[in-house]
Amino acid sequence: MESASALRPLDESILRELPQLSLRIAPLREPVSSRTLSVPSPLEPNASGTREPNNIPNSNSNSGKIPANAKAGLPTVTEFLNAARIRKTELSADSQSNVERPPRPILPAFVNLRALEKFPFSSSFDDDALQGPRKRRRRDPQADSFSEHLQLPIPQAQKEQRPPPFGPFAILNGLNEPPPNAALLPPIEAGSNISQLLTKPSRGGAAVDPGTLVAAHVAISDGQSAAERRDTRLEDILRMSLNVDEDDDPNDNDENVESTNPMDPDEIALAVRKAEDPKNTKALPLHSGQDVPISPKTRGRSRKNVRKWTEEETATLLRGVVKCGIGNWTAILAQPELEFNQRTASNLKDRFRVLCPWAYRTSDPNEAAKQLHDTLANTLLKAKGEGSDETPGKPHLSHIMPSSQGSESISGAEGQAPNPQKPSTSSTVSSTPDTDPGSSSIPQSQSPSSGNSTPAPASKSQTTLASLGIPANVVKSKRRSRRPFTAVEDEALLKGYAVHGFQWTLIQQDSRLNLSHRKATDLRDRFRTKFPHAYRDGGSVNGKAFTNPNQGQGQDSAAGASTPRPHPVNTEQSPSKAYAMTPTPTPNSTTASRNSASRSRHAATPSQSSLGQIDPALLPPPPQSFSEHSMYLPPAAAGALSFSLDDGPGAGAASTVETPWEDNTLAPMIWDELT
DNA sequence: TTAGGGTTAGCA
DNA sequence: TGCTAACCCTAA
Repeated sequence: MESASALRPLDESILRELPQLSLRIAPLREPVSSRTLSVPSPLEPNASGTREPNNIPNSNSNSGKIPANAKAGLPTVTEFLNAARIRKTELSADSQSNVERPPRPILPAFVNLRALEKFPFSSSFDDDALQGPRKRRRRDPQADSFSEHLQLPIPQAQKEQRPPPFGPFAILNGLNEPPPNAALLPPIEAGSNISQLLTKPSRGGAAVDPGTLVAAHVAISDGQSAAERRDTRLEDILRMSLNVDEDDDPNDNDENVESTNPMDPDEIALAVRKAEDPKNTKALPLHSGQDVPISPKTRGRSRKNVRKWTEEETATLLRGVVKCGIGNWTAILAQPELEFNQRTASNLKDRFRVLCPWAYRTSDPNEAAKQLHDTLANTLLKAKGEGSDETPGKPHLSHIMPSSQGSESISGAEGQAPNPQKPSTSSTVSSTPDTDPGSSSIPQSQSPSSGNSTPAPASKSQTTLASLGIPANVVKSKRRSRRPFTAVEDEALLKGYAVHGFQWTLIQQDSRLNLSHRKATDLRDRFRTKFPHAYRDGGSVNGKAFTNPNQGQGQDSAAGASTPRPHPVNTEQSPSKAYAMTPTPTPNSTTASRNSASRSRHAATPSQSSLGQIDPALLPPPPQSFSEHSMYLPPAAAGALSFSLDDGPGAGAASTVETPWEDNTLAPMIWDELT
């Protein structure tokens, strides 16, 4: 109430300043971060780019309704908008385009000002809305094209044209402020297919309802021209390589959902990448008939370019391993004294794997080191032997086999090796039987290339190795062994994400998730890999950008709410399949219940059934995998989509709508009034 | 503590 | 050899 009274005078005062301020105060009533500027309101499809006065009436009932409410509650906004536009128009004919720009003060369609103002407590929303202008939070110059004309408060964190966040963040924002991004969800027409809406547009763009996502994204782009540009780009790309996608099974949205916003350059890149993906090409007639080069890298390379590893080079590699340790391939490459035939780190790795497969098999570091030494000794001896036999070999050998000094240097270098190895790993090794550097008695059979072959007996003295320039403490990279994520882990990760958002450490530490054996970064990486789009759209996680003040609670609910509970789905990618996140409660009832409320508040709120077109707006664009899940839901069921975690009969839309706002810290959006 | 990006393991 | 994903490093 207070805020309402406070607002009016404020707005009026602002209006009085209009002449001087021009449009600077436009955002007064736009609590939403800059994200809103770049994203169309789902409720007002035409919102961002061309919110012409005459458009408003044309918009659907929702879009029209909101302004109406706003006007009723706080006419100043509308008046201001009109005044601003008028003035702007009067000022310059040129400026008209500017006037039409998104920066225009926009009250998110989903925001019911009246409701907000009625709300007893001051929220962050209010703070943003009221204090924002006061604080002159317009320091961020990133307002692109229109920034030069309009000085709008734009959060620093906002990246231009950032795709709508999905998952926790969408909701997260909603907890403390109105959905930051109206375009979190495209407008949903009555009877529209929610699954389609929730599903990211296919690369072909066909999957997207022009009236929804595409239009929305186009609108959100800061400039129509930019959008068109990207659109053109996309079309080009699609024409080149993606057109076939349309031939894909319509039901097979797994891939399609991956690329979402056709307007998003990232998505374009992704589309390109996908187009080049051998997997895709298999299914693409486009490529099927062609002779092949699938990957760009592959394209430029021919079989004739294959560079076989010579003994010399192999020995050099081993020296590098000795010096830098197994696994530090780039470090080996970086060694000036080790010359390779234009090898890459990957090449070294692969070669070494062939040479010393055991190095990757054994779990015993000591054993690995031992075998490595044996192999090294054999290899070096062999190389030397060959070198002595073959004229050309000798010179190399001298290079390969360091002198005693060389060995010292090696040892020293090793000591300085970037990867300090566990003492245990560096075991001293057995040595090759024979011994002298000069002796090339090692049978060919012992050649390192026979990686599987048993290393030379332990009897080989260490002195031999030393004489060969092989330090006793060859170490294996401290790099942890790879542990592929299991379906269980993935599921836990998703749940953790739903609960904690991008707070990987929290996820990792959440005992209920049993992910403690992974590092936070591991989880992050996994999520990033598994849900690249989601990760991208999720925005900067940890809330630095999206997190609201009361992060804990906010994020929790946000996460739960926003994360459309992945429904069991068949994802094209195996891991995704495994996710099969059933609409079951999270492992921990605590979390589930805790999130339940928030989820119902936000996620469920959107339930189309009760809230009609508006609600979907709160449904964040699901991550691709989620989208996939959603695809299996009947449009009508979409409302329940996200809220599957809400176990219980009422999990559905209706019940969720009724969910109390008790712990809602956000300026409440009174949906009843919106509908 | 996370984001971003580089490196490396492992598979095809 | 290419590619993907797990792992790692480092700036913020």
